Amino acid sequence: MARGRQTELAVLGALSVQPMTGYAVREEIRQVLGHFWSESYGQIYPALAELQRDGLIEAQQGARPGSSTYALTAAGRGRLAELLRQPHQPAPPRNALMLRLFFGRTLGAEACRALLRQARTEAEQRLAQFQAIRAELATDPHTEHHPYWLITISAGEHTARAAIAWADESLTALSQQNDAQARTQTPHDGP
Amino acid sequence: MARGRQTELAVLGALSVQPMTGYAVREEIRQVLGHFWSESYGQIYPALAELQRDGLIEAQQGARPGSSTYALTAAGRGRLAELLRQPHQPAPPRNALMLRLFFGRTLGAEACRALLRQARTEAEQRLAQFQAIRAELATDPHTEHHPYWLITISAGEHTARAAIAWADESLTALSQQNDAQARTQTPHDGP
DNA sequence: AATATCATGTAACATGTTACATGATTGG
DNA sequence: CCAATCATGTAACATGTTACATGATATT
Repeated sequence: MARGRQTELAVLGALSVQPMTGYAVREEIRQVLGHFWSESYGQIYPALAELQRDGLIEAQQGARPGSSTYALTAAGRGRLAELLRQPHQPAPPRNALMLRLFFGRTLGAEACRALLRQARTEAEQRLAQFQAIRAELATDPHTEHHPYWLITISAGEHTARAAIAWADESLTALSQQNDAQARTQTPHDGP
Repeated sequence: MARGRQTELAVLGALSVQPMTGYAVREEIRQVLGHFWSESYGQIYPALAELQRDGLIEAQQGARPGSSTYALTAAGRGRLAELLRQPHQPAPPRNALMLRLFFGRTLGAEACRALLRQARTEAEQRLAQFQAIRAELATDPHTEHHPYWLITISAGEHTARAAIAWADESLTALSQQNDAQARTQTPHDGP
């Protein structure tokens, strides 16, 4: 329970792709799972120590003195499968952007439009990143994983495209809102 | 800094809609912001105490003895505007579903399909909920907020529709994957 | 030689949930 | 009167990040 089953799952999962050092586990999670998962050193190293104590991973001779490469044991593979099968509860939502837009009346229409433009830009960058990852996959040797990795990449692409469409739609809606207010407040040239 | 600016923002924001008790703040956040924000009592009550100490909210006569209704002070309105303007860093991603699908090779194709079907059902339920909230908004008296609340509702709808499309697409992809494997492994009836 | 990267680990801090204790009021 | 809901608050626990300390190896 300590160190949370989620961290345990992420670390065992990383090691299931190939044996690696703690440092590499962190890099793997940051670069490969980075769009939908994260772990810090403060979680990873204690988790590795505990997993080793429990016989779920074993330290092999590291490439350098003072470093260890960890590999799953048979028990570790079993534990990974068990954790994967357990029901997952989605983390409580914490979307700082939505919180700001929800109180947009206090924030002001112009600031909201700026947030939406920024969100649109970030979504476009995410979309481009996912398409780059998709292209990179062609050169990756772990082909057994590809059908599943493509599913997560596709999720990122769908979400990013939805964010772009939503931002465009909302920017239009806010502009009309603003136009309507402007007409009401300063009726310089009514018909 | 203690109690985090995010909790402070959510509580001040809730009170900006109308004065209410701590209990009601929690209910407001759970029911109205529930799809993109959450706070627990353990956060809300200490935050209220601190906000009152700092003169950002004031306790009014509660509807019952022993209860207080909190309202924003002028300073509180200013602080809310200030917090809303501050840049938001997105919380580190923690998507348990994606983590499981990423290691789908270990989990197995059938279990992945079950996860995708479940995700699809949940996305459909979310979509229906957002549409219900949209309908309810017609009877809500705080019309000044509606343009902004509609933006967050729209975000939920776009995201839910994207999740449904992604799940359908991925279920198809996994079925084909499975068919291909089945043909390779048990070529009973080739042409 | 200096800088960047690889590598390990921890202590201090920050954040957040759950379960419990307590009691008033409302509605059936 | 009894159950549900309203209402406040906290202590124990769980989770998670950051900054630091330390040093090897690789790259320029």
